[in-house]
Amino acid sequence: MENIDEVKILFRAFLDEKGQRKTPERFAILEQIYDLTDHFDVEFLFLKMKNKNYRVSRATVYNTLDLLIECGLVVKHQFGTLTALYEKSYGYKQHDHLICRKCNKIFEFCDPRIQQIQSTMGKLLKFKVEQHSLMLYGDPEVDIDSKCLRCQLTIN
Amino acid sequence: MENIDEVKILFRAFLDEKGQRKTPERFAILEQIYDLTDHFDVEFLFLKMKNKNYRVSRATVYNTLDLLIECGLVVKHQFGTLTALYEKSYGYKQHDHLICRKCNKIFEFCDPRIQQIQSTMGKLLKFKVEQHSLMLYGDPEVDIDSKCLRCQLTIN
DNA sequence: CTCGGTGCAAAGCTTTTGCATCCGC
DNA sequence: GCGGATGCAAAAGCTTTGCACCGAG
Repeated sequence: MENIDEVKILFRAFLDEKGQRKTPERFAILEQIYDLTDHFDVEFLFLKMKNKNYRVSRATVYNTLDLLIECGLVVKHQFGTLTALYEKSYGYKQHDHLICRKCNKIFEFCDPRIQQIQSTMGKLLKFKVEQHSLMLYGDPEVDIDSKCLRCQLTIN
Repeated sequence: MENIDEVKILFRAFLDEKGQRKTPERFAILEQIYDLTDHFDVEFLFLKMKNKNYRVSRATVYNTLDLLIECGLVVKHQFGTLTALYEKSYGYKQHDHLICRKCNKIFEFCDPRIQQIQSTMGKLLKFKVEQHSLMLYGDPEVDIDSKCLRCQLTIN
């Protein structure tokens, strides 16, 4: 992660502004999140840090994630499963997700029309819309042997 | 609910086709869901039925909801909270949701551009997209006394 | 030194599962 | 009557909370 320092500076500024302490745990969590490239859940992050011999608790992970979400460095997703997934968001252009109903893989995409919908509906309903979440769910196209073109799994 | 009979016929046909039993509990749950006009969670539905002296268990509610979702009579939402919310979907045009970040009220809207995004991205990523979920999150416009124009709550 | 933040474990909530009983077919 | 569906309660899984201790300011 080349811009990890930039991200830490932003987090530091946010904590300052909120009168929150700048603890080593918070920066360690931020660092480990920005080391990941994919979506992750709390348990995954917690274990990743345990394995690296960080001394952190789940409680602190949850607490820090809330802070990171509040300052926009992380986004939280509920992809229809029980467990929430998180994702770093600095330096990443806003994107949405397509979820495969066969293998649950997640694909990312962008479409500028979402911004238009957002602004149209904001005006109509009298809201300042500042965030959105669009998920598409679908079945993959398959080849003649019923194998998914993307993950090679054979579909029923 | 004027079209409850229609809905029951659809459910019956679906159960037939799947070789599933047509138990009174399943139809009672369907009936109670279609009696509701708003989003609801499992506990709310379960208690509503308990209060009306139906003899149902949470397990059956969950099981039946899965069936109703599968046949398209109910949709499930995860609005970023722990608890899933459900909603009847027959005779309702497909719509999406705007969630107020101040009071958590949910507003519904439609925008045909979502269908276009769905079909564009389906083609691009080689998926048959058959479902989507779009949520907009925002703050309400307020009057000069900082009172929300919609729910009259005073916003910090 | 103070008091907010942390680790740990227990509690809380939603959802799932196991099992004996029931009843649709 | 058979086997799937149900009710109940216990278990499982994710998240939050309580409390004593620690360490940032």
